[in-house]
Amino acid sequence: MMEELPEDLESFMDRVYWLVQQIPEGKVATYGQIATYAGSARAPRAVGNLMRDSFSNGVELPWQRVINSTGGISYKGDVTRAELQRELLIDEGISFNRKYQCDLKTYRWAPESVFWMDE
DNA sequence: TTAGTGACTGCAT
DNA sequence: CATGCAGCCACTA
Repeated sequence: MMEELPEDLESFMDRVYWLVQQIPEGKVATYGQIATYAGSARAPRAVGNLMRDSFSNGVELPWQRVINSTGGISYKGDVTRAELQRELLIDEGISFNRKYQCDLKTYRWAPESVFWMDE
């Protein structure tokens, strides 16, 4: 599995991308989690921006596994993408309730060892 | 170099 | 339970 964050990941963006790629199928992580693991606990919004850009730029990344802190899918206007995201996650075995939220206690990705939590 | 932007978050109403 | 909102921050033009 995962041991530690590679040192050659210079930028916050590189670390975010690497981390998201570590999320296994059927699991999810919150923007806050990724931001924290990447070294900037207060930059969940930046993570969201990166996920949006990676999606629109067609970057190979399991962006669908990054959701918000309530277990729901953020969309801010892009409803089409949000529905696609939900379908992709359902295909991975994740179930959603009537409010379109999944149970983080069940699906949240819990890396064995985390590092770079300098904040 | 600086200002604008937003797939966030937690706390207050 | 549902809004509202201020704080925060990396990226981009």
